[in-house]
Amino acid sequence: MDSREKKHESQEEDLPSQPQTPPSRLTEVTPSQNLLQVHRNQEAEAKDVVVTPSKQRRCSCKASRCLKLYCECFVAVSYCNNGCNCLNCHNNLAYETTSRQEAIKAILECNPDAFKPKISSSSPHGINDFQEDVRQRQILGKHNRGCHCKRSGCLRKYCECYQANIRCSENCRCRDCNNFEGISQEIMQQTRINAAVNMSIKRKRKAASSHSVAARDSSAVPHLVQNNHTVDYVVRNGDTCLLTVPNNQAVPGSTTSTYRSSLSNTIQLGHVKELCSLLVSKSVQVAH
DNA sequence: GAGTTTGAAACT
DNA sequence: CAGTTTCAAACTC
Ligand SMILES: [Zn+2]
Ligand SMILES: [Zn+2]
Ligand SMILES: [Zn+2]
Ligand SMILES: [Zn+2]
Ligand SMILES: [Zn+2]
Ligand SMILES: [Zn+2]
Repeated sequence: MDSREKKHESQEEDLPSQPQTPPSRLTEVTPSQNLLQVHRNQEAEAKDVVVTPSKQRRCSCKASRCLKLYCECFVAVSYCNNGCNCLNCHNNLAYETTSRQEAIKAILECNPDAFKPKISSSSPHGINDFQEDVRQRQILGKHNRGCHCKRSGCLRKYCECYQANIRCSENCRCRDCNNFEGISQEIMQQTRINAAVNMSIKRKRKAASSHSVAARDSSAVPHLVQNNHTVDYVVRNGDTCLLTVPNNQAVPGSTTSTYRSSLSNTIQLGHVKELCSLLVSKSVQVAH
């Protein structure tokens, strides 16, 4: 049991306010002298010292050293930051020359597109009024590599398409996909569908485990809407909604805490009926 | 917070 | 390419 690397939470080494802070873009830092084999991140603050100025990533890697594509920060080509909870992180300036660059190089060798964004916004050709209008509705774009979901129905954040708030495309090879075009993706609808999916999954799992091996493969996830048909599942009054909502959509009344707060958002039967009819009418329109 | 589920990434 | 393992996030309780 070598005391090789543990996390030193107690020791907090405040960055001694680097005297050199080039106001320019990337900060070129001299080979850091502090060879402290830190395992907690205390690199760049929220200041402008990060590699990629985009939004702050938050990883919690434990075994990858934040040097594989598992790491959200690394895959975004940005250093880990104070918000990360990673362990034994090498995705920072201190390891830039020692291991980070090599890792990047190796990965690029296998897949030159590894660090390219996986979501391409849908405006390849000159977008004009039409497409632009559609685009304003957000939600369009393609997952370049597609998802391969099997049990999530592509309606949970396990699915990268759903997570990115886009519909599945032909690049995807998902099974029992419910993240298809034809339904307006307003929050309420997605929310409602999610509730149904969640409960459906729950029930099927319970039944499957409690009984036997049967009822496993075929359909843990129901097909929710068939073009101009009604919905074939039931949301009872009082059923709880788990409110999984794709990114960049605001959830009214949901806080970032735990989903316990979301649990209070119960679906009311009246609303459901309303939404169902709305849903059907819209799907008919689109089916045209 | 601990434990489970999920699918991308990595590996064979 | 397919099957398996590893991994970290999403999710559940
Ligand atoms: Zn990481
Ligand atoms: Zn990180
Ligand atoms: Zn890290
Ligand atoms: Zn999917
Ligand atoms: Zn997909
Ligand atoms: Zn799908």
